Amino acid sequence: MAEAKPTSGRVTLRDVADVVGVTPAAVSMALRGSSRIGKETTERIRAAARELGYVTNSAGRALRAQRSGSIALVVPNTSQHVFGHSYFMHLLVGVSEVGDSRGAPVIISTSVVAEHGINAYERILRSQVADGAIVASAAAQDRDLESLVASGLPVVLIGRSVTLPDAVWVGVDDEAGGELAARHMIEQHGARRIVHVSGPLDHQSAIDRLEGCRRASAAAGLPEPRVIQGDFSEASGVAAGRTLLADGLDGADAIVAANDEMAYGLMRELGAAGVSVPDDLGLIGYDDFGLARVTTPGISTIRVPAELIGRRAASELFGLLDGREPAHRHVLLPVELIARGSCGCPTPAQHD
Amino acid sequence: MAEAKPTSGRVTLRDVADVVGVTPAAVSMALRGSSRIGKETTERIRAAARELGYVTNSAGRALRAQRSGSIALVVPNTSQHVFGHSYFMHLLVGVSEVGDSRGAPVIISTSVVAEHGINAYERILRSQVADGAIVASAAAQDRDLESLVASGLPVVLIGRSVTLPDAVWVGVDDEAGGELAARHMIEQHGARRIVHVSGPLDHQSAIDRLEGCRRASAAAGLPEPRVIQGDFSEASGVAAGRTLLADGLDGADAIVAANDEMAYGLMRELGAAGVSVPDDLGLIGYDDFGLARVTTPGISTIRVPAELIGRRAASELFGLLDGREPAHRHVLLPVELIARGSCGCPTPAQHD
DNA sequence: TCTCCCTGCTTCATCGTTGAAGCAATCGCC
DNA sequence: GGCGATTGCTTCAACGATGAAGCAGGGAGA
Repeated sequence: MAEAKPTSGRVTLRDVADVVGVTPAAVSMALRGSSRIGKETTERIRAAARELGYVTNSAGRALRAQRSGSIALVVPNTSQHVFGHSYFMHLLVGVSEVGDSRGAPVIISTSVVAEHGINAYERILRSQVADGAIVASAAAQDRDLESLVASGLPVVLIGRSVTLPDAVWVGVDDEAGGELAARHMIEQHGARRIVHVSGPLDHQSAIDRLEGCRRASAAAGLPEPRVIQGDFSEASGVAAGRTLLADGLDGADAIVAANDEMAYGLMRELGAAGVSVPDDLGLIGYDDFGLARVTTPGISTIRVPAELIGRRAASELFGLLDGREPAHRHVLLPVELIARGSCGCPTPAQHD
Repeated sequence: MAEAKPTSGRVTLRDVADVVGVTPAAVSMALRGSSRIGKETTERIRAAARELGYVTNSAGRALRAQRSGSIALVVPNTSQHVFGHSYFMHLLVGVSEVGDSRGAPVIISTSVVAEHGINAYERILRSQVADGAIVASAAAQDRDLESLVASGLPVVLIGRSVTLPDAVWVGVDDEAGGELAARHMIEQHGARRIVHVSGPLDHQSAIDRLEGCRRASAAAGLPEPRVIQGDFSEASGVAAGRTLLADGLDGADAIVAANDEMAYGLMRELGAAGVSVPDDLGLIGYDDFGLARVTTPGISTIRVPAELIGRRAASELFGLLDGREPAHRHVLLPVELIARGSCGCPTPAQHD
């Protein structure tokens, strides 16, 4: 059949209306299935709309409805080295899955440039480009974020926030994760002297993972773990390895790294110096976004369900947009230990 | 100073106008820097706008201007196993970098659901959610894509398209890449019997990489390489390895895999069977999106500049949107060989 | 002194969509 | 057969922004 689709030139309600011989309002109502439009007319309108390739103009609808129907995923690019690509990717997959299911376009914003005294977070919401935002901010303290949350606009934060108790956030139980990691090294592998290579300590995840690690040590009656601060990058893992080698291991028998990238850097650096993981030193990482599975040995790690976080955050956001006050403003998802070779556990089957 | 920012409730031109005592039109003109508005009035308007936290409503502007100012990055989710996460991620980074620099929000669309006879690609453009789209479609033949390109809407394709000669696309020279990979194995490592583990052969990249591999073999006077078809997934690499082991290597001395994930699957499967890479068999992959660097041995590979592709595609798209006909509708970016351990080359320094 | 032009704003119209209210014609009911 | 209710559409207005055109008042030039 001849689909007389106009190859260019927008098709509006008016065009469809003219073809059918009714008014734009009638077309609008018919397409939304109003009972006030006759059955036969509705059919003719639907047919004409299909024929012409009519698609609702989002600007017109947004203007009228006072909502765009989109949501934004905001990742300040200042934190690109902190939020690894894979984390963001998993998050995005989760968010866009929920967005798609609701027919809501997902807008990615990495720009953080403030303009006329308004930061990028607020700009995107106030301009109504998006109705709500999911913000993955790295810093535990972020002035812009504070003002955004204070403004009352619909925002869901990724990651636990101590400084913004009123904010809705979805995170992972990093204290439990840190504790789980350290306890595994202590209980399963008899570690007595733990070194913790932390993330940047102005980052809540880094703080919590360290805290968990401390708690496990204390619970086992061990001394405070030695802490070497990194920044979540592989390079900082390498640097930590170098520091460790320079200072001497001093009886250390296990390393708990605050993420896998640093663990990987450590492993390479130690390996190059002839210190074998796990034979000479057990190692456990954190995240399991892909890297940990493919190294040799595989890096034992605490799995962060990033895609689930994304899905959950998006759900919470839609809840806010629908006017439902969330039952719990704070969601802490559980983590899971994935044992691979680096801690000393036997290498598991391949499909891990 | 008291920033009397209204915490909720939209601020419109009218609100600013009322404060200053002028009309909305005057405010609009002043903010855009029109010379028709007095200097002193302009100042007062700007001050008031800042004070009130005014941000242009994107729906209003889009409706008036007949353009949303956004661009879309479309990735059919049917192809998620084909387009690995990392590829998409690099693409996105490149696209959003250019988008940000132009102040254009980037919309991610993974939904491909057709509705009322209109596919998701066209829907997003015709609805004016985005002014143009960058489409990363997997299949060499995609009916929806054909109709989209035929519609003349501003679209840039990722990857060479043979079937759509009129489309604007940005890709990588995969034939050259495939040839480069095979030639390296032949010339540097004396390979005489090459096995090519291809991608899905309804995918242009897969076709081209295979073709390049064939060309190098022919040029060296070698017989046609044996081809085992995979689907770009690690699992299909494992399967290919299994096939190879079951059939017997039959004198094969090098494997050219069409991507790194399959190469990794192969390497693991062969390794588990006691066949060492590179000692028993040289291996080279393709992509270098992250995986190849961290395995042991590292996978030698053909680097695809995905971020650059994203940047370039976005630039081309903005060119189309600005009405500039592109100087060259087809962009083929060069690839680069990255030698690591898997082909038999000495392991390079760590920072590769 | 009259006209023309500039300056600096206002008024107007429009982009596309959609709820509300309006208004004929038809129907059901007593 | 008359009256209210229902059906099926129309007209109207508004969402917010912004070019175009309009229109006062003042200054310059002839």
